[in-house]
Amino acid sequence: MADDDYAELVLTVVERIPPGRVMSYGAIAEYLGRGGPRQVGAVMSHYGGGVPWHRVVAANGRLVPGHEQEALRRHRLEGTPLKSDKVDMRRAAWWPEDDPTPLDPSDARLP
DNA sequence: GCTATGACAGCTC
DNA sequence: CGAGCTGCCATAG
Repeated sequence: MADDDYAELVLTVVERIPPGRVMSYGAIAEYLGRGGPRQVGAVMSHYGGGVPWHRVVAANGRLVPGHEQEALRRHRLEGTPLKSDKVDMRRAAWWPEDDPTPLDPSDARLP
């Protein structure tokens, strides 16, 4: 299989991530069912332009290395649940199957 | 074919 | 909450 196809798959998934939500490298790799977090990261580093790369974070909520300020700024604008300089994965984690459900009504975000 | 590397993940201290 | 280690997957030298 062409690695380019893999890259496009990754980028496609990233584009589907709604504002205010994020997906971890591992989640994307798991969703695609192939490769691993490192592979997803490699694709993002090379073909990450043109997609909401800031919505792709590490499993622990760590923002993209080298672009933390930029990503953080965008997340603030989108209203992504943040935890200091990290993303609150507990609330921001998103999955393709999960529909456009923003956030659980009963779990309204707390400051 | 082995070693080094990397936008990672999970665990332990 | 930071620092260190091990595990995983693919690519490059």
